[in-house]
Amino acid sequence: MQQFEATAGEKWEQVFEANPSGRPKFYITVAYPYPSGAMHVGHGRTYIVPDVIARFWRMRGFEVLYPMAFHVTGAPVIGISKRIARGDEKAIYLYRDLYKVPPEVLAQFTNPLEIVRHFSEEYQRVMKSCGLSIDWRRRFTTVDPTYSKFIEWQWKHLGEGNHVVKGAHPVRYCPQCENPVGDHDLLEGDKAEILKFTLVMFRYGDSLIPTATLRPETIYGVTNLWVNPAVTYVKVNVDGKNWIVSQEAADKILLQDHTVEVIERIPGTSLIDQKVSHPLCGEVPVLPAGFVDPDMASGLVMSVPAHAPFDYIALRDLQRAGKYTDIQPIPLITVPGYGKVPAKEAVEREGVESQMDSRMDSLTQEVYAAEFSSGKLFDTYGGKPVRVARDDVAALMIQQYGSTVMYEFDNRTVVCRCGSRVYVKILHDQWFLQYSDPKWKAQVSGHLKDMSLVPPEVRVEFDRTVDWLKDWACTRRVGLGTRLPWDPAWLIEPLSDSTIYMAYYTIAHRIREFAPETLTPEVFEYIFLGKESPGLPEREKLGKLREEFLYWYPYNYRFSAKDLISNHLTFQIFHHVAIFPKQFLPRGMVVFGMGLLNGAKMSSSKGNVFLLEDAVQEFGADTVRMFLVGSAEPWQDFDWRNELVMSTKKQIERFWNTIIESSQSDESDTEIDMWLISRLQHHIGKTTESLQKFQTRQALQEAFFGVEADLKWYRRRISDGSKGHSSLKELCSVWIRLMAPIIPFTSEQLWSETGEIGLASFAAWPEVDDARIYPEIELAEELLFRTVEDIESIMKLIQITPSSLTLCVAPGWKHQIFKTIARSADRSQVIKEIMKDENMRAHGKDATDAIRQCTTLIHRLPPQIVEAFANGALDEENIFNGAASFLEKEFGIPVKVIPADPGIYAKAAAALPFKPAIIIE
RNA sequence: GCGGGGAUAGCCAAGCCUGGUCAACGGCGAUAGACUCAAGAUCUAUUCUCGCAGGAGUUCGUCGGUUCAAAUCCGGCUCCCCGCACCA
Repeated sequence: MQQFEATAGEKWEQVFEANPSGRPKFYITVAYPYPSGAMHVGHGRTYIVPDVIARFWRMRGFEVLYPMAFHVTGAPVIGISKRIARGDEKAIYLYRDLYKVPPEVLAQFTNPLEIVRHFSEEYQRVMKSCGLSIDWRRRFTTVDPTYSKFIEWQWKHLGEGNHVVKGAHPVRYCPQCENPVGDHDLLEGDKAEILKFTLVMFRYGDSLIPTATLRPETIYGVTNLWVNPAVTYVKVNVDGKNWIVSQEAADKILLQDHTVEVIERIPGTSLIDQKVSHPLCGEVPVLPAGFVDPDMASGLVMSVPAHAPFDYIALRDLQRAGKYTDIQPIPLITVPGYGKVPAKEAVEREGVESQMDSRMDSLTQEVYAAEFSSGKLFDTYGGKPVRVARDDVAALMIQQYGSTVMYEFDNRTVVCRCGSRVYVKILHDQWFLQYSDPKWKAQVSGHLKDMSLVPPEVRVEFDRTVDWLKDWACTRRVGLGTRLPWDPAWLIEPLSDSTIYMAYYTIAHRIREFAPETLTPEVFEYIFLGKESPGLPEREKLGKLREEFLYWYPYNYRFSAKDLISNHLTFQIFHHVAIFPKQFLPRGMVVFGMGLLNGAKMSSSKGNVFLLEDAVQEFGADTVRMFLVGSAEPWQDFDWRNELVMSTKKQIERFWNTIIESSQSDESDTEIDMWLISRLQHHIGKTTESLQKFQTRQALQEAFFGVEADLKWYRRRISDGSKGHSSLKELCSVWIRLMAPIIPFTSEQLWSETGEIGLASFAAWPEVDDARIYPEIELAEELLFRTVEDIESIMKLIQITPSSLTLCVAPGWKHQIFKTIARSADRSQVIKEIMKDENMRAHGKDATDAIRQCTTLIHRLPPQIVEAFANGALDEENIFNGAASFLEKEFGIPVKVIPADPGIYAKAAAALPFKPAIIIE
């Protein structure tokens, strides 16, 4: 069956190119890929689900735009190419063995642009093989010169709107490479966080001793400083003042905005027992402690034994040796669940005896966390919660007491690929997108309210992200990208150059006709904002671009995986509101779940991936599509399992065979055909409704399994030897179209096989024909179906060989009771109501029994059936007589239908409406 | 820590918003039968327990509550997953 996928591919060449027309438009976009590796089936779903939606709306008569481009800005490919050049085994394995890059191509990967070039070609090829209905004329990459011009315009606009501001920014930095290092460039320590220490300045003679702390608010509880007697410290001149720090610290400070000059070496021992002072805690002594790490921040710490387990235990050790017995912990924070001195309590509870105990770190974590989340300073120190006081005190120290900030990793083993130690460096003149701006945030929140978000649950996540976003460092020194127009030393960071490119798609194919150097900001001001200015190049041609933009924008839906909510998806709303007027702002977003492979998370780095191309090769594109779209709703995580994919393949084969067989039927229709057509209307309605709500799984259930189940019953009902009636032809035509968005290759082929004109991809989507919904026929068929099920279950239980079947249908008065109950709103009153009727009273106990049984039955039947029953007439005897030959064929015994008469069969008394008494002899 | 999402039969998974269509859709796996020399594919049946008349009992993480009625609503508890950024 895969051979015709190539045929369909040819038919589709260029047909999905979308142009402004008189029809209504539907514009969807997907986050474009960063082509640094091969596509796996997880990527496949990201692009296939939107394709199903695109095909659906196209068939509904909309002009649908589904474009694609490639994001190649950023640093990862540079790291990859370096690693490949160096012969890094892991990288080579990934590209040569997992992604199956041919050796001659791999050899060129030493050039990063070759990597993205190779994989973007591969992406396009694989996307085509999946049948994605993309307008490929609009394809671009983010390093195209025209795209750079577009970015320059965008940033000029943002700059003028005061959305971009300058600041300093700490980064991981390799002194040997003289560059900031990203995650991809690290040998170890990729999870290390940059912590912000406050240096608390203690005065010591003519010098300052900066002690590093994450908890400046505890200054009020300082009893002493700790110095490691085994370490030799240095006296250095920092920005004109003398500091005493470790040698390691001196090196680090140098990278953090300070001038540093070493004056002399000072052995740790010479500091012991000296007095130092700070205005907020007075004079305190310097004590020795082995746990003080010269390679952590400044290399010296202040001691708050009441609240820091390390400090407490070090002091206790000294005091046990009889020293410094006059020093007492000074508590300053109350924490629920702890007494006066939390550090002491924690240490004693765990029975920790030594500062080298392995439990000390977790103990410290615990006390810190408790105090931060629920601690409060004593009233004498202001009474504020710790989380507030921390920032307040830090600010106070910086303003009044000469404190400064020092950045340091939380763990010390951060190593660059080059083998050199990585430090924290403060980058100057860093540019930030000011997402913290409350006015900007308010605009974004305001617009979010008007957006359609699918599934609705993600709305809270968006709201929270908008609330929480801080300024974003939006420029980089290294990588591929566009230079910042007013400060060309900087490159625009990759997430920041991908916020409004959906607007660029509208003109991508036409703007290529312009020389990049003619694309001034004024040109884009005109295209996107309609602002005329003198000297626009080729004004007439530009008008066409403006028309495209006006026709397509805003986009209707953007699709993306859910991990982009906290950055890209929210950023793009920020940028849209900053640049475009209200009528061009995004309309909606659909957020996707992640992919699993045999129950485990898909991950290229772990090798746990299934390449999309291999999947298409092995199973066929339609199978892959149907599986990815049908195994879970888009926003749910899906699990790729080969055995399930295999059964999907069989389903498609079944579909194919059914259509081919059925389209030959041409006997004239009977009542069962009316049933089939009537049922079909429901499937059309539900499939349409589901696809409108992006519920691809639900849509498939209706369009495929729903129709298939009906067909199964239909075949059972028609007489032996018949291939079916002419209604099947109609059903086939509808069925092919219902399935076309999901399995377009198969549908396209079947469409021409069955003699239909044109392409299935552009055929009209089936509409529900209300006039052909026949509730009575459906109800009658339902009655028959349920009765057959009952008969089967009885046959299974009884042991006799049946010789005849008798159906006893319930008398009219029971129908009357059933209807009365079904229609009544208050079912507790219904007994009285019915028994008012003299005719009913005449049945005595039978009537009350019937009422009880009918009530139970009504609760057990689907509400639609009860309603249909209540509102229509149902001649059960007639229905069963009509189906008698069917029943005889099914069970192979004579069938008789009679009114229920307990005089003949005792069981007949049990006959209820919709549930005839069944007598098997 | 903060925020979000979950827990359903051997496995995957629907249902939950809008309580009775629920012993609980669908699929995988398993078992039996038909077809076949055979295997595979396909089709049929069974797959919580009991039952020789369409039934009954016990189930939807756990404990409790509301209701004539709870997988579904409310509260407590236990456990699991994801995000917390300077980057695709």
